[in-house]
Amino acid sequence: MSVTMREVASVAGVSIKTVSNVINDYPFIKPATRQRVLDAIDELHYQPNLSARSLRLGRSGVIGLIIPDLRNAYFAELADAVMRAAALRGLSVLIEQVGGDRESELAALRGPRSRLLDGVLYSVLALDQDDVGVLEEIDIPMVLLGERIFHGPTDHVTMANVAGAEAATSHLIAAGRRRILALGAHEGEVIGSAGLRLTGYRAALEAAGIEFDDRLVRHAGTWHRRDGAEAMRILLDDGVEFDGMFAFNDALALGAMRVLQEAGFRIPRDVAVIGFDDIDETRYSLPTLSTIAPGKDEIAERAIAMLLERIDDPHRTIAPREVETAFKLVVRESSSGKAAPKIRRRTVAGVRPGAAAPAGGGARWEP
Amino acid sequence: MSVTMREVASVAGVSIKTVSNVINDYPFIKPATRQRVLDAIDELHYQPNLSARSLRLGRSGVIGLIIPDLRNAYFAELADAVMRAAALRGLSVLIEQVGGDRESELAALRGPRSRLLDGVLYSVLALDQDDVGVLEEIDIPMVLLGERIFHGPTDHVTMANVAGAEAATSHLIAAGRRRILALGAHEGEVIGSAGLRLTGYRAALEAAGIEFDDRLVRHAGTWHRRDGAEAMRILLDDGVEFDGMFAFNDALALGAMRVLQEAGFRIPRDVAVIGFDDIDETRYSLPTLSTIAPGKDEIAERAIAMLLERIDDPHRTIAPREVETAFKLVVRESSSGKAAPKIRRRTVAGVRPGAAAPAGGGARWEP
DNA sequence: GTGAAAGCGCTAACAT
DNA sequence: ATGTTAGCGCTTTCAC
Repeated sequence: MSVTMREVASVAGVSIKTVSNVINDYPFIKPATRQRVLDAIDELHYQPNLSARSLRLGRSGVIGLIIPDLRNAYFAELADAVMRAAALRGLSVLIEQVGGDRESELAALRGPRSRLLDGVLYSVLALDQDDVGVLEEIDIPMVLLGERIFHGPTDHVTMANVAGAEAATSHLIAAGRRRILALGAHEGEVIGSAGLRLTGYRAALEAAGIEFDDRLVRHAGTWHRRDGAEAMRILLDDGVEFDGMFAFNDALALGAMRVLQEAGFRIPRDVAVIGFDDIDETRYSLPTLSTIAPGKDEIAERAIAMLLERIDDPHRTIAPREVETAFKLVVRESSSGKAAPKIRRRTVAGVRPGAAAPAGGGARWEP
Repeated sequence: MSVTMREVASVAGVSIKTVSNVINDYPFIKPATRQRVLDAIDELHYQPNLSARSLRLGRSGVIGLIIPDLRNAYFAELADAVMRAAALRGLSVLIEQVGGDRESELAALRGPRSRLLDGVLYSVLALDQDDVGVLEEIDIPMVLLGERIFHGPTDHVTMANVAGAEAATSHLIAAGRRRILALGAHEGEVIGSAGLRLTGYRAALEAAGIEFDDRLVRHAGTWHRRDGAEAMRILLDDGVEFDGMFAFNDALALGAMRVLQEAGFRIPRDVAVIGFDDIDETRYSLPTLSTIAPGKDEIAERAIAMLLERIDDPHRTIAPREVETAFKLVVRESSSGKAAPKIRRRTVAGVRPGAAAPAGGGARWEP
């Protein structure tokens, strides 16, 4: 069935060791011998059996990436970045989708599958700080991603959530907005993307001397488009006034924008909007969406580099490291002075950063 | 370093074979013995070494998925569907991104990596019908996806491109459109998504007695949002009139719609639009995008099932099979009579399916 | 420079 | 119902 080194050796008239040497670029082989081996490999279409090699070496060249859901553009783009960074180092990536529930995440971590993997990049979503103990039991090289667990037993790469959220909110404030929604909060969460981004939001308000109004904080359990749309529908029913929106991710922003526009609001004239993640779609939505770019490539790059260091450190001597990658504020139409095409810009007179919200200047349903 | 069966056996006071039996659910073990083994496994955090098992069994439980690009929502959603279908059967999926160029696709197929995989799902993009010979040399169980290669040496799952494209075009015609763009064509391609969808487009025109106008066929090398946007910019510069658009995938449609709306066209009033793929975003764009849903879940399900049959057929006795999955026409705002929110609908009087295009009824830039 | 042989951790005959 | 053992295909000492 499958060609082995033994057959290659016999065809080339050498020993199995020589074949192995050729394959592994061992330098001291007579060119003629090497050529004979290469010819035999070609002739037989020989391909090394990676299971055998990996059994022998204790390395498979495969790392795992545990993420909640590929249909979520952020994770698809993250996976893409991870695979590119891995490919540069000759690694393959086995993706495990876990759908964001505890049981699946635990199963993925402990599952026998991981015994084929040299290491794991684990984008934590369901576990949290209290589960650090669970992670300690996992004795495979691992790097954590995301913002659910800090100071865990291993390396952690995260984006600058608080600072990014603060920048996003400040940007809206600088554009004269005062009643700014925070969309995507999670009840009672402190750590975690939602908690941290809310913290950044509050910090920006405080810095600008704007009073926090909890009616402007809207919850959304998951962060898909439909959740943003739904939250916005409820919000509009509530009749709360607002003139800006910081959505905790781009999908929420896009879903909410959709409902907002359906209801007759103009973006950015009536409501300035900014998201978080910088997914590709934000460049082509109508209007294009301002956002915080978390540096996915840098996250992937750093995470892979650190994971490799751990893999190369069999005695586990490396102490846990925390890395926070740089973010960029990306201003697009949804929040810029320049109004979206076909929508005439209305200058909001007399509004300066730090000034009180103009009475009645907020968003209203205009049927 | 890593715990082996031998250690478990010694702790449990049994032989290594018994441990293996327990792990593999061999039925005839004394409950007490089984429990002792399970306790030992727990205590030592034993996890079977999959490389060893896979070397022994000749099976790894891992299949490969070769796709061009995860950032492309269609492929991300396909990958998601494949991973779900695979998980149901206890398989893991190793994704290999190949970026759509020949060399990478060939490398991925021939690469030593594939010697770890039980089989491969290969979404063909760069190779074509002339490369069938190459595929014959690959002796790993394989199922082809996509529409670049038909009647290859192995199974093939494809969507109903021609029929789907014809349904999409007919739908626009039924809505009274006569000058319908075909966006995303590839120069001279006959087979391949672009070629097949163009064929369907032409068939629909012909069935409705509408003359084919090659100025309405617009090329786009790749099918990302930016390509749709760019093609539309060029098109608008050309001054060609049109009142409908069938984009060969959703991303092209969304990119083009964006430019169209920037230029002052109303969708669907001035231009009715339909895409292809039914990516999630089409449910939330403004307006929501009509499309052809190719049944990704069915594609994934069928492909995995066929791949497994091949894996279970070591003597390669299964003849190549061709499967075409069913599509669904999904009508949303971009092409329905009901105009997008806030845009008053203008009834196009006197237009019936099959009638000639009303003079001057086409799209124009309205500044 | 090349060959012979041991062994990575597991499963499956076969034996008991 | 459980133990013994060979061997999957590879790399790697250790000889020669």
